[in-house]
Amino acid sequence: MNNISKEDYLSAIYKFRDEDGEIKPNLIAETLAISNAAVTDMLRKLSTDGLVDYKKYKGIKLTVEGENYAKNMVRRHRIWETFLNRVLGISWDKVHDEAEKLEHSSSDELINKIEEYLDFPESDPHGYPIPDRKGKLPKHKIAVAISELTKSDKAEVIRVNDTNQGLLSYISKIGIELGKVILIKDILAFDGSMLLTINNQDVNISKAIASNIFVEKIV
Amino acid sequence: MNNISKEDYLSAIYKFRDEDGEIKPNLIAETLAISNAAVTDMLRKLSTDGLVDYKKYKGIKLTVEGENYAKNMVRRHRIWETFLNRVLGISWDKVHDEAEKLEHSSSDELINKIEEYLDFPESDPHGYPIPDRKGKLPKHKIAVAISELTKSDKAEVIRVNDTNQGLLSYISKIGIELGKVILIKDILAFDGSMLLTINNQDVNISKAIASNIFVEKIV
DNA sequence: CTTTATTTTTAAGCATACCTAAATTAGCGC
DNA sequence: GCGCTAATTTAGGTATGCTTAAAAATAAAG
Repeated sequence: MNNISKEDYLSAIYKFRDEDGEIKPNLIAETLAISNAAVTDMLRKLSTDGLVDYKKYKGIKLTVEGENYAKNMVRRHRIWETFLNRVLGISWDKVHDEAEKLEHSSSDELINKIEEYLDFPESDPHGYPIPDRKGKLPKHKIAVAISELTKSDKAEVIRVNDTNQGLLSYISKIGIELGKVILIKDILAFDGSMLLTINNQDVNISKAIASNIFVEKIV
Repeated sequence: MNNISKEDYLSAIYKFRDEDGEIKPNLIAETLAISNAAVTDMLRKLSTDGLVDYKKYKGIKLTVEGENYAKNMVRRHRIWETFLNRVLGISWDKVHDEAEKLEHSSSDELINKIEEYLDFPESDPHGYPIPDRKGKLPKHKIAVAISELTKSDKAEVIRVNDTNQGLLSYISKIGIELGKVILIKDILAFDGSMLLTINNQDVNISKAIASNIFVEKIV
């Protein structure tokens, strides 16, 4: 049985559901770049499979089984990303796309072997936590977007949004990587763009970029 | 575009064609465990794609493009097998199935990176040669099946048929691996089964098994 | 609270990759 | 070369996962 599509739906739901764990078909359709009608179709199937709670025109939620499945996909994805980056030296802006394909083609045993080889990593190259074999997520630091900071704040980069390759390669280019310390020198009221110091150099980033880089404030 | 099926057809044709490079639909169907009708269907598509030369009721051949594609699939497969075995320590009877899935989900760039990491291996864990980036196969020893040997022959194991997991794990169990030297002590006329010495121990193998283990005679 | 806009679902249809059953062609013994 | 058997192709059909267009339900605006 080929589950690639189903796995993509579950991952999308898991990733983009709100605080109550709910998501609207529309958002799934956008995320997967398919029609709303296709989403309705698949939701009925996933519901029959017991992976989502679905009632017409009502909010969509993962069942416990669905959430476990999705979390396992996230685990596979992040372990592959970590492997590709650490072992093969593939840059953090390229690992996402490769992992996206590999995650559908690997047995749990294989993922476990890779995890072991990597000595049980707790986060992927973008700073996202990796669920363990039982689905438990490691405790991780509380992340704040740079855009939430104020003038003179000092902070350490701990996570970067991994969904946009262009963003990632741009971020690398200006010298930002996990663990780096930044200082907010100024915020432009006009458009919210920010002037930071990093590596003793001043760089200017737009608000949109600032809201995709997450940090931990240093007191 | 999803090419998994097409890739499986090309690999099967490449692997099981005869000395003239030809293969019959029937054999493809058996190999892929599907109906003859499905094969006819797909052959027409592969022909339109310019990957096989196909005319109704005539022999089937890969085109140059089809052969290159197939050889690249073999390359992916064998590099993955080598990686799984050497790096992750997965036994040779399990690498085939994992590689079968991974080979459809990896870019050429990824395969090249793995190849580099493995320092350009020339053969996979079962002794099959790995095509290089240009499709060139490394020169390898001339392999003879054990079943072709005669009494008192001495030989080194250099290749083992990798398509049957049960066979591989059985072979391991009796102590056979690549590089091991065997001695033919006796051949039973009744059923062609053979008595070998390996690791200073005598083992008896059926003719069927003997014909799936390939060696190089030691003079 | 009613009208309008948006979201979601239904309906009908398409491509892929398979299936079974029937028809056709090829290959072989004699 | 004839007849039988096996291989191959055609015909018709199925499940999956999409599509667009229309209908139905919900959400938003005044």
